[in-house]
Order: sequence, then C-alpha cells, then structure tokens
Amino acid sequence: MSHEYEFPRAALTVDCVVFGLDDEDLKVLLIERDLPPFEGRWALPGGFVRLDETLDDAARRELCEETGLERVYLEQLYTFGDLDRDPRERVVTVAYYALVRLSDHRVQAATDARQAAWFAIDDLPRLAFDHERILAMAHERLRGKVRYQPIGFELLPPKFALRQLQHLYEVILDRPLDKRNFRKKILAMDILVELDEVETDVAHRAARLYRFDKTKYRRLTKQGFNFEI
Amino acid sequence: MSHEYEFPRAALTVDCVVFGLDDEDLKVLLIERDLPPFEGRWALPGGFVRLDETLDDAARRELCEETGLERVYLEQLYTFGDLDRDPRERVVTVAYYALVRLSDHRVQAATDARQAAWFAIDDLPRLAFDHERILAMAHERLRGKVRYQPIGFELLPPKFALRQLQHLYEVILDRPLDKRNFRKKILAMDILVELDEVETDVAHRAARLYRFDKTKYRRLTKQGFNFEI
DNA sequence: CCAAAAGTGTTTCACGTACACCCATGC
DNA sequence: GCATGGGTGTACGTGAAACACTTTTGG
Repeated sequence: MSHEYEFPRAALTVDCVVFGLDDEDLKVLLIERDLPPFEGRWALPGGFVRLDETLDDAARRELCEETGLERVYLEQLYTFGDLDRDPRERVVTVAYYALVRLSDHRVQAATDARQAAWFAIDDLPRLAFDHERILAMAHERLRGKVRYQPIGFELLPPKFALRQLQHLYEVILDRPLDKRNFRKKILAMDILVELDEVETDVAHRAARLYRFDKTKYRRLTKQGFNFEI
Repeated sequence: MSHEYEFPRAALTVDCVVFGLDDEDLKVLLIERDLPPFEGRWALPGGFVRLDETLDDAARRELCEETGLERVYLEQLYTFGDLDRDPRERVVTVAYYALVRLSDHRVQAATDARQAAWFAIDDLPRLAFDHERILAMAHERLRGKVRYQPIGFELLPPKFALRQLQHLYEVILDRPLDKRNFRKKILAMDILVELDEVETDVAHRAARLYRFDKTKYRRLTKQGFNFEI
C-alpha cells in the first residue's frame, strides 16, 4: 500500500533524550543502531510518528519499544528540521527529554535486537545524525529548568535523603552547594515531607528520608510560591 | 505531479505568533482566512513547510509573504501535533513567536488578498484551529523569557526612553513597577548607552533616550552576568 | 502658571552566603 | 575506636522594596 500527496512531504520522527542519575553522575540512555545509516553508532531512542498518535504518544511508544521505559516524566524539547540531518531524505524530528529513576531501571535490557546502555553525560560516544546537538540542547534545558521547577525529583526514588537531592543539583548544575544552606533552603520551601524512615544498608549513620509532596507544591504555587534553587 | 510514500505522512506547517507593542498594550498580528476551513476567521500567519527550506526559513518566508515583515526576532516555541487540530487531515505545526517594533510597521497592509491586523492581547477574536492555545503558550513564554533575557528591546525602537522600557515590562508582566527601583536596576546593569538625545514632540519635559548595547551585553554575559528583571 | 512626566536617595528588611563542630552508626 | 557522613546556627553583606519631592518643558 502506498500514499500519494500533491506536494512532497518530510518524514516526521520523535527522538528522546533520557536522563538518569546514579551515585556518580548524570547519565543518558542510548541505543546502538543496527541499520544504515550510521549502522553501529549510538543514537537517541526514537522513530517515526504514526498518523493515529499525537507527538507525545509517539515519543512514549518509541521509548517503551526501544528501552522498555514507561510512565516517565517527558517533555517536548525542540523540533529539528535542518535539510541534511538525515542523509536519506528530509526528516524533521520532534525531540523530547525524559527523566527517569535510574534505580528503578538499573540494567536496561536490549530490545528490538538492539543494545541499550547508559552513558555518563561527559563521556559520550560519537552519535548518529545531529543527535549530539539535540543532546546538548536537552542538557542545557535540564540545567536551566531544574533550578526553577521541581523536576529533579523525577530522577530520585520516591523516598530520598537530602544528601541525594543535594548531589543531584551539584551534578546537574556542575558546582558544589553548601550543605547547611541547601538544607535550610529546601526545607524552608515546605514541599518535602519528613518520613519516619531512615536509609538502610549504609556504612555510617543513616540519613532521614523525605518525599516530595506534589499536592502541597501545587497548593503553594497557586498562592504565588516560586520554586528556586 | 504527485509524491508517493510507503507510509502515510502528516502535513507539516509553521505558524507565527507576532507580538508588537504600542503605547497602550501588547498586540498580536493576525490574518483573516479567505479559504475553508475556518473561512473568515482570524488566524496566526503560517503555512506549509517546503522540502528545500529549514523550519526557521519557512517561518520567515511565511511571515514575509503574509504580513510583509522581515528581519524580526524569531524563536521556535513548540510543536503542536494533536490528531484533530485540522479538520481536513493530520497537520503538525511548528509554532514560532516573533517580536517586532510596532512603530516601524504601523499599519500592516493586506497581502495575499487577505487582511492583516493588530489585536490587543486581551481583546482577541475567536481564532481558527488550535491557534488560541498556541497564542496562549507564546504569551506565557514571552512573559517568562522577557524576565531573564533582554528580548524586550526587540519590541522597542532603537532609541527609547526609560519610561517606554518600564512600560514594556509592566504590560508584559502585568504588574506595576517602581520607577526609581526600575531605573536603578536597569542602569546598574550597564547594558544601556545614554544618548545625547531627548524625546521630541512630547507635551511635557522630554526624556533622555537610550539604546541597548548588544556588544556590551554579550561581553558581560561571558563574564557571568545574568540579565534579570 | 499649570499640567505632565522626568529625574533623583535613603532606609529597611529579607535572603543568600560563608563558615566549623559534634553526633550517630557500622565495621 | 575509627571512619564516614548526618545534622545543626550565626554573623555579615548584598540586593530588593518601599517611599515623596523637585525640576523641566510645552501649552
């Protein structure tokens, strides 16, 4: 079956920059291409948009098909439409970025006969297409947005210690933060709930665990509160 | 001539939200549709992306063809891909927003046998397609971005009085600002050049004119300076 | 001389920043 | 008992916010 149009049309794809965080650094999920062009190169997960799905749906579907990830934080980033970004033909791609709790998705099994793997953001392989540019823009967006929206919590487990949260900001913003000032500030926001639990399996004093209270955050936001680190 | 593909493809368009500012309020440039669907309704200027032009190029071309505007500040906003946004078929649109010096483009002549006109942002007609949603997002983006990037100057003539600049922020942020604090802050940034000129044709004391020094701004930015209102 | 907007300083308060020690726990 | 990170308070300086009067100009 084929499809005909009066004027030529670009192909439309979605690509996802998936960020995850572990104890060391910020990581990105890449898949190895098993078809030309760029066979063997690492690339962002993504694929063609179908006519019966929205762009968001397409991004979620591709993410699930290629990496097994579901129910992640996902946000549209930018649309890339340079003429020669795909050597085969004109392809316009709507890029997304996703934040996942790396602890939940430790080892990403290969699917689709392709390999998927996490890479530290400052130790990346060469990427296919213009994916380096897309990834750079996603990284920049994350750095910017994490400071004035509470999206960082999407990278942490539901229950976390304040040190983990501080580490998250230090890794993403790429600068050290003062422990006392950080705690003071984040606790003063009154968007965290102190749990009756502490860390387990640590070789030192266990830290108290907290959880992000989305409901409280939304209530405060309506009253003019602005999150900011 | 026709074009065939193995899989069905969405049509790809660009749409532009053009902001302008006058002495009263923030305005948006709309065109009246002369073809179905939504014949007679007002809509954002825009049209189909050709295969030999980038998305940015397409936005500039459509803007020029439909409104006569050239060399304006233009930035990609978001890509809208809901299934039913166009009743005819699947159309994905890459939305842009533009900032223009309304004083330079006073009366927008009709082109393309269509009418173009400026509307106050809080007195808009009903719009075609999902253009109300696009416009709302553009407005939100402008409100956010104007506070931490010096894009407001794109809405003013090259030489302006501080009162005009303050008025701009008051209109966009929709709240009054203190005159003394505003002047102190903006002058302390050291990104304005005080000219040896004053306003003319005003029925009261003429204000000194200033111009935005882009070069100085970029230099300061490299040294870690952050614009913020 | 009157109307209208230009231009100008000081005080107060909140918040960001810098900084060091004792405590609890696991090994 | 020692190593490791958890947890806590204060002093200082900068910058935001509040606030009112005199000056200049055109009509």
